[in-house]
Formats: sequence, structure tokens, C-alpha cells
Amino acid sequence: MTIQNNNRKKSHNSVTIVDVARAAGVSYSTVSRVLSGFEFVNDDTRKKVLQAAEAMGYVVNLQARSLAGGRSNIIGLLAPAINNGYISEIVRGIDEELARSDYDLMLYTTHRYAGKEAFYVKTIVNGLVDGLILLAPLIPANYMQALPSHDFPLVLIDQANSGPNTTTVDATNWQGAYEATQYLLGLGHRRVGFITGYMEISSSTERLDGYRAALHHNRIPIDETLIVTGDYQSLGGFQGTERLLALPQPPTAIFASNDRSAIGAMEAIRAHGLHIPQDVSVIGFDDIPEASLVYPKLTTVRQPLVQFGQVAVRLLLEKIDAPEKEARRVTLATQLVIRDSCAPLTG
Amino acid sequence: MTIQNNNRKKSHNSVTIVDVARAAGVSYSTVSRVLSGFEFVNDDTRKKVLQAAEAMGYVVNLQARSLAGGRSNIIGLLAPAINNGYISEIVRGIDEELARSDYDLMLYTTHRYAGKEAFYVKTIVNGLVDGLILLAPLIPANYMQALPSHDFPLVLIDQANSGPNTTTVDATNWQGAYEATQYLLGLGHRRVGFITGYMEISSSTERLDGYRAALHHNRIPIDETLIVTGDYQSLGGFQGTERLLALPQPPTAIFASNDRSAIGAMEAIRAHGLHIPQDVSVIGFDDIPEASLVYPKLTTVRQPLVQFGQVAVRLLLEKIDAPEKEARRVTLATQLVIRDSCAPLTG
DNA sequence: TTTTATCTTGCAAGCGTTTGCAAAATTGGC
DNA sequence: GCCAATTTTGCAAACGCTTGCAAGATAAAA
Repeated sequence: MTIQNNNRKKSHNSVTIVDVARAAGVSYSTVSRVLSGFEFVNDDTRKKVLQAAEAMGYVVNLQARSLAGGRSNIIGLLAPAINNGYISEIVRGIDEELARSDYDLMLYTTHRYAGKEAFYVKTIVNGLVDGLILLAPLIPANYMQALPSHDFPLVLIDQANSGPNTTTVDATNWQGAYEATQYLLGLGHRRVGFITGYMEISSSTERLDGYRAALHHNRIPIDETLIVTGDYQSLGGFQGTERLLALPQPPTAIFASNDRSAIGAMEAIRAHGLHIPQDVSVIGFDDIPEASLVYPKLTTVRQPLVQFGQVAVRLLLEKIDAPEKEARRVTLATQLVIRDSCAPLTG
Repeated sequence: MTIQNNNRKKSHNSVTIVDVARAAGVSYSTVSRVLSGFEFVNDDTRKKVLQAAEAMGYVVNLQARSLAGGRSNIIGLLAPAINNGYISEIVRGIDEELARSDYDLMLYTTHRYAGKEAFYVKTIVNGLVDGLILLAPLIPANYMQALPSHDFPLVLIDQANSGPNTTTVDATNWQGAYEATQYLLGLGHRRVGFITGYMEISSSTERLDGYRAALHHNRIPIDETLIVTGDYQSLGGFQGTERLLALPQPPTAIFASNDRSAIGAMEAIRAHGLHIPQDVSVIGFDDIPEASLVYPKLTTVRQPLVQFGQVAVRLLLEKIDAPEKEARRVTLATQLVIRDSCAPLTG
């Protein structure tokens, strides 16, 4: 039984369209029309209104606008967290692209909502935002079922497990993993350890498949003991690597499903007194900013992270403008970035 | 002259308090009172309403609530960007603390608003958010003057140049810089280069002062050529270091005003074919996650970044509950974190 | 000049809440 | 069992905006 706090006076002495209307000598609906860009307004009237609004320092009240059925000009972003390079690069892309439109960003971190996704999505979406970006959600369905309508503007980033009719942006995970593995094989490695990502997420399985395919095409039998389960986290990479190094025949190269786990792997390797890349080569995936900060600089498969965000926003705005339009899936190309963490197999 | 897009039907088939009221057999104001925790409601009524709301999947419409004078339960964060460890650590703290309350976060990156801060702050604040956090703003006044009332809930992080009556959280910049310099001097260094931060920001001047004070207390004359201007960015650190190394008598240690510029400094040093810490010691400030990723691991002055965010939120919520209360300034302690980038002066 | 099509504008209703005010119901004291 | 004090409820008026409808202006056509 909470105590109500009543001291919130309506101190918004703010200028409303009514004030502007009075100053400009027109009706408030005309002001509304000018301000929301309606076509059929006399140019003189428009000018008058705009001037008055400017002079009085009018700013729109987004709440009211969106309550009345207009747009809130806010889009929601649901991300697992924001404390890692992967996500913050994507968010940067989102932010940059949003800056070109006049939308603002509402940020939700999903760790808060474990188990109550549906409820929170409802709250979010209940008028507040015009569209929603889901960034690498574990189980997209949890969120999607809470959406108010089937064609509520929604874009998924980096998650392909979401049914056919969903707008998605992701990268060529399979291809990227294939090339990375190929690269390692080209350096002479035959025992290539693989640390998986979090296997609920589609990118993880795609990367694993790419790895398998590359071995297969090179007629290298797949040794299942070389495939260890990770979780896209640094610690997972560390632990997975420890298991790999404890093998009777440890790998000479390790392909980690993302850079974070690759960084964990590097630590584990060093903890074993081994050198990178002389003793063990390491390759990652993502090319987060940290990848070129670690020593040795990490060879990795670049995903165009910033572009993920930009494209997602563009797709979302499209969808907002035309909700009935067909969903699209945009797959961006990955690219092998060779730095210092891989060496040819010697001996 | 934009084309109006009218296809946004009110498809919010959402449950409103009126629906809940009907189902529970009470008036909608009673529902409102139950839902916003008003005291004087009969327990049975309360139960009935809560049940009905639950059963119907009611979720509040934040727009309407806040328009009608309630709280939006959203706080705004104005940050320069989000693509660096410094900020994302703080945001993490904010997010964590927010998760414990039931507030949500609206994120604004200020780079979008260059020169129009006042206008955007007005928009933001115009009903949308219950309070505002300003993260390391260059010129706080630009934002503050746009606030609707003098005691609109506002907290500044890491910016002390904001007049006396502002709630602020920052760290012991002077002290931290003093200790870092002291540490370098203790290692025998006498020529300690200093790369400043962006000098518009109070932390920059405080750190510079701390550096000066430490030299002074050790009776080491201050060589102004050893103090070069940076901007808290990696590139600034790089360029500053190049100037330092080009000096007739280059420094044997470099104190960069933050980790980003320290990382830039390290690159410059390596680019000159010198080794860290054997040839030049480097010390940073902040202890962002990247600091322990680089090679060698960066010795630095830790700021409790996550805590910045947490404390800021707590102060802000306090302020929201009691806007008339006195402003406070909370200064958190820094701490020297010794890693591998500094060595005793040899020869 | 009249008629008709096309622009412009204003009015009023409504979006989903909160909250002041007053009426109704309950409680307690005699 | 009655009256006053207190608790509980409902009504109605905002909050600031959008938008369908209809009327008034204006331009084009006849």
C-alpha cells in the first residue's frame, strides 16, 4: 500500500498549440496541421504559424500527440545489455541512422524482464513506441506474441529463428565461419577446435555448420571432441579452451564463435603457458572494437555491426510508413580480417 | 511539404481502465486509484479490480498517464555517445539501478543536437520524462536553461561546472591524478608528460591540477612543454604523445587524462619503436574495460563508473520524490590500479 | 457571371489517464 | 438509534494533441 505522492503540480507552463493558435490568429487545428506537415495549408498561414511557434518557443508534447493517434516518433530497442562492444556498435548504428530521421530512442535491456517479456513488451508498445527493434533476442517468440497486431513494425537483428514473416537483418554467418575455417586449414591446421556460441541463437548454429562444412569439403573428419559448447561470453571461451587444451591431442587452432569468447580463449591459452599464435592460433567472429586492442591483435570475421543498426532502422521506418508491406530479410556480408592471432602450422 | 501518411488506424485494441471498470463493476476512477496505489480503497474492491485487470491483460498507457498529470516513469539520459567503454559502463550502472525501480530509460545522444540543445531538452522534458541525467555534458548550462522549472529533477554525472545548486556525481579527480603522478615519481620518473582531457570539462582541469600539485610537492619544476592538450579521445592521445616524443628531452613517463587517450599514447609510443613500459611508462585514468585488454595491461586510476550510474539514478529518484529538496554533490573515490604499463626509471 | 471542383479552415469529439469535488456508505460515540 | 466523522466511490473536467466532417474561400471551367 504505497503512499501517494501528490506534489507533482502541473508546472508545465509550456506553450500549447492553443497558445500558438491564438498568437497566430488561427484555429488550433490549423496549427496542428502546420506542425505535423499537412499538405493543404495556405503558405501564408503556415508561415504565420511557424513564426508564432518559433517565437513562443513551442515544442510538441509527444505524449499528447501519440495519445491522440499521431506518432510518438519514438522507437524502442530491446537489447540484452549494453556493456559490450558487439551491442554498442550496433546501437551506434541505430543511433546514427535515427539521427537522420527525427525519431528518438527508448532503450530496454532485456535482462530486466526475464520471464515477463510479454508483459513488458505490451507496456512498451502500448502507445509508447512506433516500432520496435529486437537485438539478438534469445527467443523472439516471447516478445512477438505480445505485439498488439500482427504487423506492428518490428525488426530483428541477428536472429533468424523467428518465422518467415519477420523483417530481419543478419550476416552471412555460415559463409563467414566457412571462410574462417578454410583460412585456418589453409595455414596447415588440421585439428581446429571450435567453441560454439549460445546455441539457442541462430547465428550459433549457422557458424557451427559453416565450420563443419569447411572441414567436410576438405575431407577432414570431424572430431566431435574438438567442438565445445560456449555461450558467446568471455568466460565460456576460457572454459571451453581449457577443455580443448586438456585433450590428449589438443587443437593447434581455435575458432571461437565470437570475439568475446575468443578473448577468453586467448587468456586460457596464455594461462597454459602457450603462445599465440606460435603454439595455438585463434580466430574470432564479429570484429568488435576490442578485437584490435588485445595482444596479439585478433584475426576475426567482421560483421558490419554499425551497418546492422543502420539497416535495421531503415527497415523499421519503412515498415512504420507501410505496415502492410511484405517482411524482408537483409543479410549483410561478413569479411575475414587477418591480424596477428593466427600463424601457419609448424612442425 | 511532406505527404501525410494516414494509414495509422487506431488498432490498439488494448484494454483500458474503462474496460476493467466494467468488468469489475466499479467506476473507472476507482480502477485508476487501485492501479496507482491510492490508499483509500476498500480491500475487496481493490482485489476485484486487480483480478479483473490481470485477467484482461490490462497494461497502463504511459502516454495517457503522464498526460493526465501522473508520472511517465521514464527518465531521460543525455549522453555524448554510447560507443565507448567509459559511457557504457556508466549506462550499465544506470540501467541496473533503474531495473530495481520501475522506471524506464530514454536514451539521447547529444552529438545529434549540437547547437540546439535547448530545443531538444525542451522536447524531451516536455512531459516525456520525469527526470533527466546529463552524462558529462560539455556545457551544462546549455541544457539546464531549457528545463521547465528550476527544480526539475536533474542529475549531472562527471561535470562539476554547473553552478552550486545542482545535484552532481563525480569522482576525486584531483586526488586520483595526484596519486597517479606520485606513483610515477615514486618509480623515479622526473620527466612526466601530461596529456590533458577536453579542457571544457571540469574533470580535465582537476586532473591537470592534481598532476601539477604532485610535481610541486615533490619540488619538481613544472615544464610546460611536457603538458600537451588532448581531448579525451584516442587520436588526441596519439598526437599528443607524438609531440611529447619529438621533444629534445622526451618524457620517460606519460600520464594521459583518460584511458582512451592512454591507449592512443601507447600506439604512438610503439609507432616510434619504443617499448612500454621499458622505454616509456604510461598511466591512464578511468579503468574502462579496455584498459585490461590492451598490451601491456594499462595501469590506471579507477573511477567507479558503474557506481556513477547507480548513484545518479538514486539521487534522481530521490529528487523526483522530493523536488524541493536541497541539491547534493556526491564525490566517489578513485583508486590507483597498478598493472603492467609502468616501470621504474632505469639508467 | 455562374457552376463546379479544389483548397483551406474551424469545430468538436476523442485518445486513456488522473484528480478535485461531492455524494454515498460505513464507522464510532453517545 | 441518531449524528458526526471518516472512508469509499463516482462524476466530470482536464492533460495537449489529431482528425473526420462540414462549411467557407478560392480557383478553374463553362
